Amino acid sequence: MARSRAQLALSTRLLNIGLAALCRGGGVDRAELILIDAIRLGLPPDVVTYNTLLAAHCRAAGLDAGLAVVRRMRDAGVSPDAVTYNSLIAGAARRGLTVRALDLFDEMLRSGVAPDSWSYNALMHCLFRSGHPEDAYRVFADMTERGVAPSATTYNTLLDGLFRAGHATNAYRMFRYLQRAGLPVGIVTYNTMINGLCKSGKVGYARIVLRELGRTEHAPNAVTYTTVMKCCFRYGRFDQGLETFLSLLEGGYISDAFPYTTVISALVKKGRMQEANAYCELMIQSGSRLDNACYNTLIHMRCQEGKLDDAFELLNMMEVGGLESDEYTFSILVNGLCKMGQIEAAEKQIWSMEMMGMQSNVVAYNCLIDALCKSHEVDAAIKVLHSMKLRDDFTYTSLVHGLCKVGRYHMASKFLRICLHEGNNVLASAKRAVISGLRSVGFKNDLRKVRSALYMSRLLRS
DNA sequence: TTAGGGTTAG
Repeated sequence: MARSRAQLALSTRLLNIGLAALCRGGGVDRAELILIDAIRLGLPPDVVTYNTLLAAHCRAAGLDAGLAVVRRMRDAGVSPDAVTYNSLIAGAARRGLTVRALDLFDEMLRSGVAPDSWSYNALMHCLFRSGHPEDAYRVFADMTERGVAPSATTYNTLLDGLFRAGHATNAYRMFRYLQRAGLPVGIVTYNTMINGLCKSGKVGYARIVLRELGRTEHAPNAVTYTTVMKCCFRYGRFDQGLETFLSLLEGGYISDAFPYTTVISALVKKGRMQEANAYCELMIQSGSRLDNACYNTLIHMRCQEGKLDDAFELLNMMEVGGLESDEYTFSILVNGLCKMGQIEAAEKQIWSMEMMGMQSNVVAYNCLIDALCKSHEVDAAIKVLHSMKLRDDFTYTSLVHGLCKVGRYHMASKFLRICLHEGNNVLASAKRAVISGLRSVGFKNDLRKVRSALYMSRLLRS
């Protein structure tokens, strides 16, 4: 008996609910098989069906997998809607593909699909995270001009973006404005504020906001506590940080690997390897999905223990599990190899990183420079420095210290001046080493030049 | 569908 249109629509709705549940549980392949069966039974998939699959594919395999779903939906005569584009833009954002996110937004406008607040939020988020705050502000302006109402997410994204762009004070003012104007301020807003204030060094303000949160109806969650914990570790309140972690653990509030990775890396930094290992076990037992950050934390721990074979075994496990090593992985391995005196192997890691087309990884290079300097191979270190696309304070601190240690004060003063000229800086101890070295050998001309460069850089910074 | 975790210098 033929089914009525209403019956078909109902069946499609049920199908969509089932597919969404499967996709949530990570069963995209199973969802695809069910869709094939449904089509065979004469059940027509609609835009929601495809959007559900698209979001899951995008999350699991990336943007191109999402675009493949768009082609399939077009072939089936189903037109993409705003949700389709929003998922694609979010998929591009997740993998840092800013230009593609912008292209998708343009395509959306060209095809006559009106962007909603989610489209704007996703695009703003992407632009802030990739370091383009000015473009993100323009997107916000465009959104208001087109009469799309900002949502709570919009404000939270703006606050986070202001912090990322280094405008902590403006973020704080905006937060107060949102409160005064009765605009949505929720737990995500509080967490964004506490995190941003901590990271920008405004711990006092972070404390004020945290206390305020305690007086609201919003319950602090695991994100709040992980943020506070990290802040404690950052500012030397180790025991308080550990206590925060233990209260999360004992209360059964941990639902993912974030608190574990935070506490493990703090313990490793302190050299408390036994406890770090114990929490690693707990993290693995908890059944939380282990992502790059987890593996990197574990690899770093093994490196610090001097167990390089175990570290590479973990790298292998990570890759077999479908994860790709990232810039952190490489820096950790290069550092581990250097610290074990295997400089040649470290150089090989850097080459393979370059071969992979990974963007210039300053930290990995810095580790190599530091190791070369510590083994008195300063000329090799200088060569590495020249091959770097980007240099920072760490680069120059290591080199300047290294040059001073071998008594090459003229060269050290030259690199110190280059560093200041580039807008970088070195640790005070490195400056002292150069000045006292130049004094000891009587290089008055260099001493004068360094002092004037230091004076100029202080002026420019203030 | 916005918030939290992972690497380097003294």
